[in-house]
Amino acid sequence: MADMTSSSLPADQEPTPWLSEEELAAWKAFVAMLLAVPPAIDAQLKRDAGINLFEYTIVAGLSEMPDRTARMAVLAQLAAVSASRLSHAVSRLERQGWVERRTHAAGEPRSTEVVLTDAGMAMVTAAAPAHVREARHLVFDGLTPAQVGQLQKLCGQLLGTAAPETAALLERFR
Amino acid sequence: MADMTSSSLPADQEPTPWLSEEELAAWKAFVAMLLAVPPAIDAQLKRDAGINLFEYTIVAGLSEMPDRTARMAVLAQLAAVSASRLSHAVSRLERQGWVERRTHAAGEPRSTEVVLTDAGMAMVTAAAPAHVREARHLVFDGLTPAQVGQLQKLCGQLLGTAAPETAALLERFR
DNA sequence: AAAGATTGAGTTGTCAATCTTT
DNA sequence: AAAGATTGACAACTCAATCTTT
Repeated sequence: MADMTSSSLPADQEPTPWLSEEELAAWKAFVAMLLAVPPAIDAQLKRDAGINLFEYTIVAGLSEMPDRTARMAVLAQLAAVSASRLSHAVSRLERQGWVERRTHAAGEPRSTEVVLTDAGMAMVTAAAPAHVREARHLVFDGLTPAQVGQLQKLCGQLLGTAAPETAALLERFR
Repeated sequence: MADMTSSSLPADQEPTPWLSEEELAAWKAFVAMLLAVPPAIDAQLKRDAGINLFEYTIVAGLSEMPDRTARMAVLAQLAAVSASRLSHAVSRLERQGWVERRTHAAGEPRSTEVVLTDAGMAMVTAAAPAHVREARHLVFDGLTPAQVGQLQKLCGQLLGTAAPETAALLERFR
């Protein structure tokens, strides 16, 4: 793997700190997990509810908000995605009649608000049980309670670097 | 979130076992991490080396193989992806001159073998340092050695469900 | 017919440019 | 000009259908 263990003095700006054997093994497992798990979750949701994990996260997030409403920026932080990716996804959900955009909403003139429709609420409610079953199957059935705690802590820390605002949000509403 | 905590007796086939509070918190953090981290890794690799994480995994995997060669099926298991996704990616890498396909190879007549070219080897070698730095930044800098162990174990178990062959492969070559 | 792999069409994501409001 | 959000072009992924070899 262009040997990520030994240090053969690369002609680099920083003398790169290579990965230890433990770190390399963890990295390989982590990357494989990143490649394998999302498609598995997506496949279940797509099959059973016609949406992907990201879209589910949006509507599920909205379902927990006061008035089932949130600003685009808040949703983007909740899901830890770019504004662009969110905008495209919301357009899709809007086409299905599951959410509605409200521009120039009172109080926050510059922003766009997104509202979960009744149809959208019905969709999440219907989708939730099978989604939870998949979450159990893919993750929780194989973990001890202690490992569940480790998982949360680890993911929280990774988010602290990759998406600090999201990490803070999750921390706050826990 | 279509309340994933309480059980309001859904009219479902199985009486769905809902998530506990701890599980729900872990799930939210996990999903946010799945949405946030891959784009961060992809962005670095794309910027610095012109490939994404999946493609990097392929060429890095090949660089560790005898003769820098592996069958499509083996690569698909290593990276935990579908044959289709792999085939498309290999086509892209082939267009760049980083790998070559060898059909009807000796010994394994039915399969296709993929070989990492010298240019491909040079590309991984050049890309590795910055990639390792990103791995450190996004993951290892924030974790204790014990947490690194937890991460490996956890990912291994998730792979055991989502991609059993991959889990076995990683276990074997550890 | 089964295993190994590829293809093409449709969908989703990314990146950079743009638009609007303050 | 900065914040909030959208757009369009391009790249990557998914799913189902297909092809080839045994």
